[in-house]
Formats: sequence, C-alpha cells, structure tokens
Amino acid sequence: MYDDIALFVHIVQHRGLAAAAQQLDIPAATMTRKLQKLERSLGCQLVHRSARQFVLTPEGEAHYLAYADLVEQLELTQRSLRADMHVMCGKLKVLAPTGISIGLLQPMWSSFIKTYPDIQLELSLNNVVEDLVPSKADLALRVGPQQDSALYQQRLGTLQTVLVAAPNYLSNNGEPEHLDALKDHHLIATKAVSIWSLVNLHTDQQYEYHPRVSTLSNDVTLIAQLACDGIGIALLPISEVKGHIESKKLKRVLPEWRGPNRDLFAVWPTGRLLNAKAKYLREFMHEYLKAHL
Amino acid sequence: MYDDIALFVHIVQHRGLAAAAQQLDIPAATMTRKLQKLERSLGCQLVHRSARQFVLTPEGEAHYLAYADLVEQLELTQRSLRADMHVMCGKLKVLAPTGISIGLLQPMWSSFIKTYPDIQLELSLNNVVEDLVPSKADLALRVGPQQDSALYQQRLGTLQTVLVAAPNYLSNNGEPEHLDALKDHHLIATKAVSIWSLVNLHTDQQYEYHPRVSTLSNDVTLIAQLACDGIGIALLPISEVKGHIESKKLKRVLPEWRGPNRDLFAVWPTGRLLNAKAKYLREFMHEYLKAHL
DNA sequence: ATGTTAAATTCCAAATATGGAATAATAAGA
DNA sequence: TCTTATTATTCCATATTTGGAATTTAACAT
Repeated sequence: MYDDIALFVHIVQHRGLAAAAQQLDIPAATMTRKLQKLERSLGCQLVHRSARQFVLTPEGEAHYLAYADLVEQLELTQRSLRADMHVMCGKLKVLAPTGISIGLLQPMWSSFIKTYPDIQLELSLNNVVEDLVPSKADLALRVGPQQDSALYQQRLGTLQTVLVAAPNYLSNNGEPEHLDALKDHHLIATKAVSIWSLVNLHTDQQYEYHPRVSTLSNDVTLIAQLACDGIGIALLPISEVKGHIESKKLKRVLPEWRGPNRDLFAVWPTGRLLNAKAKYLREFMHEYLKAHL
Repeated sequence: MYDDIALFVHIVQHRGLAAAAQQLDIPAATMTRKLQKLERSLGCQLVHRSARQFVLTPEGEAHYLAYADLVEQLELTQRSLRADMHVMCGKLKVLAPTGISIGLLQPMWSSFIKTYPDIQLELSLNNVVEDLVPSKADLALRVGPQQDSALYQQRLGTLQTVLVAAPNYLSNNGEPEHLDALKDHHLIATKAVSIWSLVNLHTDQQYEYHPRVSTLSNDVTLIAQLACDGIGIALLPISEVKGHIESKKLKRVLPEWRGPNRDLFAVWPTGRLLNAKAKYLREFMHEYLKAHL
C-alpha cells in the first residue's frame, strides 16, 4: 500500500510511468500493474494516462499533495539509516578517559586509524565523564559499569590492578610485608576507587581495604609517573605499569595481592543507530583488548 | 518496504507479533515472514524474539524511533483521504449565487437536504464571487465558465434567458416589435452580461445587442421582482420567470428571440480531494438540472 | 525438574506478483 | 493523411507470497 503510494509519487514527479520505471529500475509492466492496483484499492482513478499524455485526475492531485512530502521524508530517513549502517568513511567521535588512552590504548588508536584511513576519528579525551548525547559522540569508552539506563554498553575487557612503587621509595620507606603495613605509607590512587578490594592470588582470600590515600588524580599516566618519582605506593592497571616494571622504574608491592578488577565498557546512547564505523571500532577495541590485556 | 516498516512499527507498539497480527487482522505467519524479510533487507536484526519475550535490538530501537512518527502521519493521511472519499455525513460547505439559489434552485436544496439528512449543509449564498480556498468551501456553484486554472469545473446545465416585462409596463410603454425598439425601453439585467447575444428561435439568426441597461443588480430574484413591478424589460433565466409568466405577472417580450445561454458550473479547488459529500451534491445538481431546466 | 501455554516459526498448496516480449494506443512529425 | 516514435498495457511462464495447520520454542507455574 505505502510502497505503491511511494511509487505513485515518483510517477507523478517523473511525469509518467516509463520515466519513473527507468529511474527506479523497475520494469514498466510492474509499474502499470502497481498503479492499477493502487487505483483499485483506493476506488478512484489517479491518472488519466495514454501513450503521449499524462494528466492527474483531481483525486490523483489530492493524493499526490497529501503524500509527496511524507514519501520524501520516508526516503530521507531510509537513506540516513542506511548510510549509518553501512558507510565506513566520515566522522566518528569517541569519548575516552585520558590516561588509559595515551598509555595502554595508544597503540590501539594508532592501529585503528591505520586500518580505517577513511574514518575521521575525533578522539575526545577527558578524565571527567562527559555526557554522550550533548557532546554528539558516537561512542564512549568508560571504566566501570554505567548506571544510565539510556545507554547501551558492552564489556570490552578487564583491567587488573596491582600495587607498585619506585625501588628507591621502597628502600627509603621500607617494603610492606602485610596489608596492614600499607597504612604507614603514602598511597596514590584514582579518585574513583574508595575501597580497595584486594585479592590474594594464592588463597583467593579477599580483603576490603579502606585506604587513607595521600595523593589522588583522575589520570592514570600521572599517577604512574608520581610513583616512578618515588612519591609512594600506587594502585594501577597492570598493563599501564608493565613497561615501568620491566625497566625497573617500578617494583610490585605485595605481589601476592592484586587490586580490584576494573571493567572497560563501550557505551552508546539508546535510540540512536550505532553506525557502522562505531560498530567496527567497538569490535576492534574488543579484539585488541582480548589480545593485549 | 515501507509497508513492512509500518508493520514493524505496529509490532513494536503492540509489543509482539501476535498482538499486532490480531489488531491488524493479518495472519501471524505473514507477520513473522514480513519481519524476517525486513530484517534481511536491512541487514540487521530488529527484535530479539522468543515465545515469551519481545525485546528490541539497538537497531530496532533506532529504526522505531526514526519511523514511528512518519508511519503515524502516513496512516493519518490515509484515514483523512479515505474519509473524504467515503463518508456521507458531516459538514459540507457550498458557495452559490443568491438569486438562483432562492429562486430556481430552492427545491433542489430542499431535496438534497432531505435525501442526505446526515450531511450538515452550509450554504453560503453570495452574489459576489467568493474565493473557494480561503472560505474553505468544498464546492461552489457558478454561472459562466471560470478562468481560474486552480479550479476544476464541471458543467451542470444551461440557463436559457428570455426577455420579460410586466403586462402593465408593456401596455404603458408599448410592446417592442423589433430588437431595435429595445433602445427606447428601460432594461434591467445582471451586471455580468454586457453584450446580449440574442438568437432567433426560428431563423437561428444571431444578434449582438449592446444594451443601455437602466437598472443593474447581481440578484436574479430582485430583477424578476422589479420586472413584475413594471420597472422595465428584464433579461432573465426562463426557469426563474416561468412561474411569473404562468401567473400572468410577467409576459415574454420578443418571444421569437431568446437571450444568451448561461452555463452553470460546479467548481472546486485543485489539489483537494472532492469529498464524497461534495461529489454526491455535484451529481445531484447535475441530475436535478437535467430534469428541471 | 517438569508440565503448561502463549507465542513465534515452518510447512505446503493455492493465490498472486514478476519480468521480458508482444501488443495496443496515440500524439507528433513528415 | 500516413507514418513514426513513444508510452502504456497485456500475455505467459516463472518466482514469490500467502494463509491455515502443524510444529517448535521458552518463560512461567507447579
């Protein structure tokens, strides 16, 4: 019914069945039959047509005026949704936390940009959680599950955290042997984690530690650098500090304990089509984190 | 395609295939297949569905939001056009010239109102031609063809005009024997006719007479009454003066000549569906005038 | 765990739609 | 007036769609 009406609108716009048929790549025979069917179902003739003449009836004119704009909007909507679903070029705006993006994930961004050179990636890094909708971002990378029910989310991977400190800090202040000993140390952490759920790797024993954190930052990279500078003991993602440990700039503290796991999520608004580009990025991040965490 | 989308919108609104199928009176099997076809053609799943569960996918949600309003508007438009085409009750506004309507056509209006008691006829009588579109009238009755190309028109019948005068006027002023004698008389006519094309009934001889009209009115009834009062000789539709002639209040002048024919037209705006009511009225008028002129 | 039940899906014969070729119709040009 | 060219329509074999019945599915209650 509506398809036939859309067809009729095109017939009118092209002033004839043949032209519309050619334009829409539909056989002329089908065109005729569909128009006949529409006229039959409406109970009135829409077009006075003969080989060389194409004149709308009053009813045809009324129907055209009533439907033309709607059909156009329908087609616009269709095109826009199609493009979102299939086009792999153009802009893609992504929100992500700063620290993790310039540290752990920096190679991932490079790789994505190289893999999809036609996508203009706009990476908005911010340690403050920015609202997706007003910022018109397609996708956000977030640490920890989101409460907002107006958001879809998909878990991409898990960051395991460990306690680290600079070797010279440990030699100056003593290396803690027990969890309780942490209270005598300068602790550095992100604001977000107020309770450290520490898990013993051997016994799976869990320990809820309420740290008296001496230094706070929302930037993981900064915290790592402070730790390297011998400021204190830091709770950091293992992937963030791996390099520092290998180069002996940091040393693990209480290595039989690991800190709380922090899930990484891809997050996007409900009611908006996650476009092809964002979908690919999401999968790309998922694969990357599966391989690199 | 658009039909399937409309179906999908209904499925969402009814939260399930079965409910929508029942509501729309479409077999459930068809429902399933159409939704599957739509999903295939879009290249993405729209609904996670199982026997007892109905959840939109993110894509489904996006498509629903994008199309729901459009589909609703489409259905509104459809309903409105359908009603115009089929409903035989409600308001019907008609414009018509005053004189002819309260004279010749008065029985026609009565008859129409009796025949279609559910139609609320609003008869706007006016001797000044009123624009159809701003007055929101469905149909207008006009004398003489209309120039406006934004109007459709259909000829309903022809008014034949004749010359008449009151017997006492003729006895006082003499009865003209030739056309030339008219110049010595007091002539009454409607403004519209500046040249009287008089035709001889016997010889078909045509005579273009430029009358020096002494009294003008745009109301046929008034002219007839003036003629009855012995004011002068009037050019009037034969149907208008038939009764007066029979009751001897008027007498034909130069009876071997008849005046110009004046066509009656039903007129309505292009691009608007002439609704069922107006269509019936048009046919009604056509039949009536065929029988009574 | 198990049965119940409403909902979605698949099956299959009948109905309908499709597309290319042939045909008919007709306004414009010779 | 007679072609000619263009457009709409009809024909017919093939492909698709339809609707009711049978089947499967999975959430809920027991």
